[in-house]
Amino acid sequence: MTGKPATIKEIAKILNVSVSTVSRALHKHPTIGITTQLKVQALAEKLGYEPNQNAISFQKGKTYTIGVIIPELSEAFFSAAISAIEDTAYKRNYTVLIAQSHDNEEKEIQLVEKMKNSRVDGLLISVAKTTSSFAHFDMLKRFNIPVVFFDRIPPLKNIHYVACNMETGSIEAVNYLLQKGHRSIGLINGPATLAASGERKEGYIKAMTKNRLKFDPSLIVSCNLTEEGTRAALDGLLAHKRRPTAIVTFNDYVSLYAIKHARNLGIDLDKDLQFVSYANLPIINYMDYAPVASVEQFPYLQGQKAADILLDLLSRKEQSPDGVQAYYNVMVESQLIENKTKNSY
Amino acid sequence: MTGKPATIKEIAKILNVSVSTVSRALHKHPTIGITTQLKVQALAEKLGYEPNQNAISFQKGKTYTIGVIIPELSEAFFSAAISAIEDTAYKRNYTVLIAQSHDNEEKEIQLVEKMKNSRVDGLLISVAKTTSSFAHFDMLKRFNIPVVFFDRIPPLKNIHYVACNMETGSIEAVNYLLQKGHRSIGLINGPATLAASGERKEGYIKAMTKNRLKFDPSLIVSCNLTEEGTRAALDGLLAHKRRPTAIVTFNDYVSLYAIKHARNLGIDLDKDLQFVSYANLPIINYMDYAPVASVEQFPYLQGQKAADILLDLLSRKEQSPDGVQAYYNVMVESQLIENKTKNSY
DNA sequence: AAAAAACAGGCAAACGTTTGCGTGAAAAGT
DNA sequence: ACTTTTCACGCAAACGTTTGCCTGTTTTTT
Repeated sequence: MTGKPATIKEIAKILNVSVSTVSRALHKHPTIGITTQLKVQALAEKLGYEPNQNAISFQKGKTYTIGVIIPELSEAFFSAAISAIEDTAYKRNYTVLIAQSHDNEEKEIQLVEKMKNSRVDGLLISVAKTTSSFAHFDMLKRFNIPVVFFDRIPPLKNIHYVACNMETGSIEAVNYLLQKGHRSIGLINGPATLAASGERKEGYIKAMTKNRLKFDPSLIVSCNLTEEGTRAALDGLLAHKRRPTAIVTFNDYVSLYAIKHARNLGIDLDKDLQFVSYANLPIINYMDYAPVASVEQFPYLQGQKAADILLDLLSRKEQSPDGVQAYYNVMVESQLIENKTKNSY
Repeated sequence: MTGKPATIKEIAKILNVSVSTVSRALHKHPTIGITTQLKVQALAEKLGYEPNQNAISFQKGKTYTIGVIIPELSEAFFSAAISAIEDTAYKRNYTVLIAQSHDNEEKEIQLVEKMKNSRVDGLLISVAKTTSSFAHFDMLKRFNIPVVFFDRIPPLKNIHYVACNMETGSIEAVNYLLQKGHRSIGLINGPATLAASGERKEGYIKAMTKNRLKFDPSLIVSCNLTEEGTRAALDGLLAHKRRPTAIVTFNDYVSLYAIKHARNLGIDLDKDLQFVSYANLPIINYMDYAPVASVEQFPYLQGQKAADILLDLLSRKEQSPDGVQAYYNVMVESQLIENKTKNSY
């Protein structure tokens, strides 16, 4: 009841037993007599004793903490992922240390270092866009700290990761539009430097060729994901000789920008131009003019799987501290979700 | 380069000096000769020595970690707040341990306990909706762990908190509508059990009476924040003898539900009915029919201030470990933001 | 040249807990 | 009644670091 937490030592002193006895009694170690066990437990209860997790971590060299480094906490995708990570960590009695890199490589490196020094048991990382060197990850490997990458995966081999397979969703997206009768389908993609752009493009091409359609590269335009950039991209497509009647966009926001612009141009979004995009943000369910469908990437699921893998790795490590046997490479399939809620309840 | 991190001991052994010398050398303690300092630092560098933060925490009884407990990580408001918290903690060299209560009191209690046991230096909490007992916070006080509450504040005195003053925003909201010529203004509020509902109602009433308008309690209806609830609430208001031409809603989502319903009823949202709401979610900037304005609560700012206060408390504590002098009660003023982006760039 | 001060560094305890090993005493076996 | 087990517990080291105090050497002071 004072100011300082009770310790095992105090209990030992009061009960005139050794600290080891107290420790074992609290762990219900069979070698401690039942009477002493009860005495110890009773006193511990009375004093409000709670083990100093910090001391235990230090002693065991294990913190029961996993670190999470992501680009941006406030992005819907990541906050959903983190929510999942925290949930699954909690279930397995782990705590979560978070930090955001703000897509800055240098900060990411610092954070990895810091996490290593605070002795997290393992790490979950979605790497920064700009990250181009990967020595900081090697270091973790050297110190035998398991890492699971998610969503943004560095181009390394022998790593664990869970990512989303954009191809399925992309193909679904294009197929969906083809089924609806569209024959000229544009793609407003993101910057070519982003891996995500590559995936979208590949899916698009694959879907076109699979359907034995002539694939026209000039129907693919890049944009910098800003509103102005989107407008320019859309203008480009609209001026195309085979003016597209449907457009796939890099993400929901691009679709929204494009839609706004299209409406200002007087285009009928029910008949003349339809959009399909990526992310499936809740927002599009509230809008009158929105992409007709969007590719869901299941951030919660991804976070969950990544955390599961990491925790699995950690428990394996406890049992056999030798090296890794195999690498987890999990792909969660993206999926096209139709935007049903247009003006209906 | 091996598997285990280098320690101060190893450096000491190699250099044939004592560990204390190494420790002091690395801290550039003046009592260590410059030559040894350099020797030590050089070797430390070479071995890739990094202090074991865990051991330091244990030794010092200080973890340089703050805990954050919030209801739901994936809610935009909270993820923005956490982002701010992490940013300011990072700047002051603190790390952040997070956990979500999912608005469950029991879990919240467990989390507080867990955070205490892992010896976080301080805690930032937004309490769960259901929390009705506050013994777990008292415990923190007994153990001299500073707590700063934010956004959701428990009804206790002698606590630190930062919250958002809804009144200013509410008054602004109503005034805004009055200025636009509306004379019958409805309020679709949240459940009466929520403190947030009370604040909105008070602001509404205050604004009405300040403008010498007869305040009609029947223009205030509650809803459970679901889409159906919102429809019912709106129907109620529309059937009112003094049918409102403007409505203030509990949050943006309620506005969106109401707007959707109103449009299905064929109401002209430019002329006959206008909405103002709370939250100012980015989403409303993308919509064709959206609240004309929304009360911003500045989650990032709130998180930032809360973290600042906590870190301040912690540094004070280092200097004078005696009790608290004063309690921080910070109110950030909410502010009505007009929704400008309707179909314009 | 003797005394005092400044310098450089070592010793050891402390933080709280876990755990391998050792050891008396009681119980069981013969 | 004597040896062997079993039982119940204590001892002490270890985890890595910090820090108050002590000690030996050098420099300064007078």
